[in-house]
Amino acid sequence: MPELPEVETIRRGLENNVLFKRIENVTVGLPKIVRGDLSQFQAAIIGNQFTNISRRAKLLIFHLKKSEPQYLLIHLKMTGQLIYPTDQTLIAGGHPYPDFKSELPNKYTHLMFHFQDQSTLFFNDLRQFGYTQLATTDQLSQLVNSYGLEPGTPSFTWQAFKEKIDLRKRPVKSWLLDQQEIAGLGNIYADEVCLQAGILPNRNTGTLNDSQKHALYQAIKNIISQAIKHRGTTFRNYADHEGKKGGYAKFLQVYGRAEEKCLQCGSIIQKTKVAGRGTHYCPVCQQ
DNA sequence: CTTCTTGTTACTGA
DNA sequence: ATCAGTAACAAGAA
Repeated sequence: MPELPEVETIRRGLENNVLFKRIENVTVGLPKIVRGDLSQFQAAIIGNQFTNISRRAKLLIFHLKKSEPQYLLIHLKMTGQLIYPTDQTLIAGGHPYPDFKSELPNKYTHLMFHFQDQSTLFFNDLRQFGYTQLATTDQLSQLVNSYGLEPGTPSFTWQAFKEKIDLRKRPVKSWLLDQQEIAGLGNIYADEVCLQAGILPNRNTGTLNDSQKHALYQAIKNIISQAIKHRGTTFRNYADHEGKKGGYAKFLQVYGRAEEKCLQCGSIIQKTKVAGRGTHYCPVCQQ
């Protein structure tokens, strides 16, 4: 599922490919994937251009040349993909988009942006939870401000982290997954962060000492930067803008490894439910 | 057939 | 106010 590193990988890929191309047309195959008025959406997009792509948490922000609305937001939720084929032979050769048919468009393609140079950006979503939405400058700033600390930015300091975590008393994993606390972590990286920090996911944040809090802070920084470096994790159906899988899956230490041996101590990795999510942990390395 | 998968929001109840 | 739990969304894998 696309979490921060996967969304960032897509952002970087698209940034190098779709900016400043006139959008000749947009095809909406599944209207509910467009939030708000459909004809207003089409009117705002057709003839427009993307001038920049930014990201906040797992939300992609496409900056439009014509304003207002100035922005197009895209959230991929659990199974959304944004694919911009750059090498036709990749598709002709049946490149396996994870869990999907290799043809584009396919049955999961719900939105297409057709550019002036005949290229197309495909928005696929198996489970149809993803969405796109226009936003004005005011709406965007309101949304951006509602998110928590953004790992990988200069504002993600130990001091800011400590100030936030000190205010809360709740299970660590639940806190990590809360987008208003830390922006961008999802189920996979939350488990990985807890292992690297040596903290049990169901530990209450109120029981952690400063050293343990700092271990969490450092683990978030390490894991997010490593995962971005390896272009994200493909566990099921994540694919980047070219339809390629992420390379971080082979570095996962606990997620998806229930009943297997801990890579550090050899204990059996346990699986339970924390914050309503499947949660993996090492009973020895984590306390 | 059942259960599990998960990002986010809405809702309920403690 | 804070937070836990659950349902909802939807489709597929096991």
